[in-house]
Amino acid sequence: MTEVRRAGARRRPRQSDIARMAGVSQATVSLILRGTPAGMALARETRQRVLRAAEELGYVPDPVATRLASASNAMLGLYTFSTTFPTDVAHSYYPILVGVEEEAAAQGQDLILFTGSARAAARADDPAAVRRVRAADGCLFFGRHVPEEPIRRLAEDGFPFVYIGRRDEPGIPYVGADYVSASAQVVARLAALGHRELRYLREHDEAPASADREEGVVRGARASGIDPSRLVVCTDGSDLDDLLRRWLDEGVTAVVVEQTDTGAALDGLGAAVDRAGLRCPRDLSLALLGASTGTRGHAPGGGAAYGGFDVPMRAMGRDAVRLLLELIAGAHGEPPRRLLPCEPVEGGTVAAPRTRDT
Amino acid sequence: MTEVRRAGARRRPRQSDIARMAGVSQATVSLILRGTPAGMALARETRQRVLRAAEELGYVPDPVATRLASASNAMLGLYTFSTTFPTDVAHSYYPILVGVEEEAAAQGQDLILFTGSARAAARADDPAAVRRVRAADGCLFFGRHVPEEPIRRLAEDGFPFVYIGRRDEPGIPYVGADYVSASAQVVARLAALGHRELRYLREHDEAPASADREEGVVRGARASGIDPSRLVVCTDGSDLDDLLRRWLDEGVTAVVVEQTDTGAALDGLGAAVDRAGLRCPRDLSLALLGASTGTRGHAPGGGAAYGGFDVPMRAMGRDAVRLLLELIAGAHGEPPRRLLPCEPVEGGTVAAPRTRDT
DNA sequence: CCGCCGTGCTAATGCGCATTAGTTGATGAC
DNA sequence: GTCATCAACTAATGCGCATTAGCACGGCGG
Repeated sequence: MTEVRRAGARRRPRQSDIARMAGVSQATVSLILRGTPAGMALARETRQRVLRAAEELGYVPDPVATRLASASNAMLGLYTFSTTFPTDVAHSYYPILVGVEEEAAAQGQDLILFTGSARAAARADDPAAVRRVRAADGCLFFGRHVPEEPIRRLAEDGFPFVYIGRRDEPGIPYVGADYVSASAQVVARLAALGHRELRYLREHDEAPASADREEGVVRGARASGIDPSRLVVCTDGSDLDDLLRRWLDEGVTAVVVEQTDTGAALDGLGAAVDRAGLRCPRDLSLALLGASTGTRGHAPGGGAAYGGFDVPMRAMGRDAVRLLLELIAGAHGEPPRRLLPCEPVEGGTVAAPRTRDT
Repeated sequence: MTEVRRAGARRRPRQSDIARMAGVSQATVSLILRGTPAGMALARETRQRVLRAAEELGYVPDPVATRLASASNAMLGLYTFSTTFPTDVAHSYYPILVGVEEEAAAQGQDLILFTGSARAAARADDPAAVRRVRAADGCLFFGRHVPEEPIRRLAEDGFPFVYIGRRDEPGIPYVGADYVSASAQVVARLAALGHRELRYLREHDEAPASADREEGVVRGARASGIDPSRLVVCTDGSDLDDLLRRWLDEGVTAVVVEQTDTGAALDGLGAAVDRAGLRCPRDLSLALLGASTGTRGHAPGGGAAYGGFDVPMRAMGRDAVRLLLELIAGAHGEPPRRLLPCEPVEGGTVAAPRTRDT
């Protein structure tokens, strides 16, 4: 077919168009527009001709071509393992996105959300698809679980990325939260209030975030002279009624729950508490390890806000962007790793235990 | 010792590597991997050699190069006029992002958030920067105000885009909400409850979204036999105390407020109502034109949820993505435009007016 | 024995830009 | 008058892939 463009539809201008218009070569245009030393050294008159032509044509560089020609394109990637922003998870991760977006925007960077790729990869069980992130200058990762192989390869190739959340694997740059200290502190507070028999409810699921909380809880218990032997309990979120009843029989006065992206443990326990007709903190103190500010967070049997600590997700997002930009800029040396402190939260679900006898 | 850095740091494989390994040309590799008719027609044995080599090398196509060569890379852009996701606005636009993200992910598309560009453009007052969106296959726009020029140019160039929100300019594809009908309905409901003297408080700021609400309110008033002459009032969010007092003197029993991204009118009025010690709906009915489900929405003097209607932001986001994909696929003809209905919301701030004498 | 038509593949080119190795003409040093 | 120097540019190449024109070869009809 004889391809005829619509009458007024000028093709988008390229450097060669500018070059022709200004009577120079495409290379010259590139040099001048990029403002390289070489470009600045050119004759003032030439530069102005080129700049004027560019202006007149409404030239804007093609970010894709720019990137291919191995420069940066001012785009950062955000890739998540586990479906990213689906409704039910939305609230728990949203602050990260906000932080990332905020800092990225402040730094003039655009953001590529690799959610389409991520979902496709998850469906097809194709871990290699992660490599699509190369479209960006660098990438942020998050999610409880990571397919190690493809990430390691990215690292080997020298592709800049930062993980949001602590990682065990050596050599991976990350920005995490100090769950260990924060969790220990929560337990210490409970102990100080007089709780001697308590439990930590976590999900079965293995992830550094869970492991850290557990370590912190155990450490906090030990420090307060509490026997950690029956402390840690795993759940998949079901059958919590029995568990709860048993705990009460054992004299448990406080339960510490981990907050995850699914919120299975928390939701399950909350429902069980409701069904048992208990009220917090009257009948039971409840502390949450990791609720994020302003999201969810209203406890069963009353609706008070959970006590525990907040994860500085937003700050993590911001820091991660900064680190990533440093990496992209070529800051070498040790892979940067950072742990942010978590803010303790005084919540209405935590109080001194009732005296055993009315 | 002078070790060799990263001995295993193979360069990321390209098609030419596969080609060498399989003893064919790069072109052949491309044909086969893309699964084109031509590729499928090749000798079965050759195909398998190539596929095996690709597998073995862990090949993944470079999206940037793909895009440069073929003008399609499964990425949609999202560009906003007015700072996008800044904290205070975050909640009011978040549902759009969710909807867009949701549908994009479902369609296997990645998302480029042009927030860095947008902010830079706003700061430098450089409307041409919008063109950066060309990095994507197509783009979604939203925001109350639009710089017309650059958008028109994109349209002229045949770049596919969809606006989220109704637009007056002809030829611009959009997905909007039917504010006119919804607003009229809100007024009709108030009238049916017995309100005869009411006001519509809008922001001074001109935008189709505001104009539509106003039109609906006026239309609704007329239909209910209410004189619209003193109905519409503009505000910049300040000095509302006087205004409120005057209204009460005039016998106003209900106020309708528009919801915008800044929320200036609503916040101002809410504060004034609080300061006047009024309670809704006891002393005054308050309807909100356009609160989004689950965000903000707790009225002054009591904390009931606002009555009014909801903007189906999420659905708009989803629809916009679908439309955009159709455009990209080359569906021609009339520029697609769609108006979604808004869901009426029964809120605690709307009730029948108190009898004048008690 | 020639032309013709597949089959199976490759060479060549372009996408839009960045970058490097020059080329050219003018100037100054000796 | 010769050569090094420098200013001001340009030619050429590559980034990794998609795409098209076309080549080599073999079989088949006439």
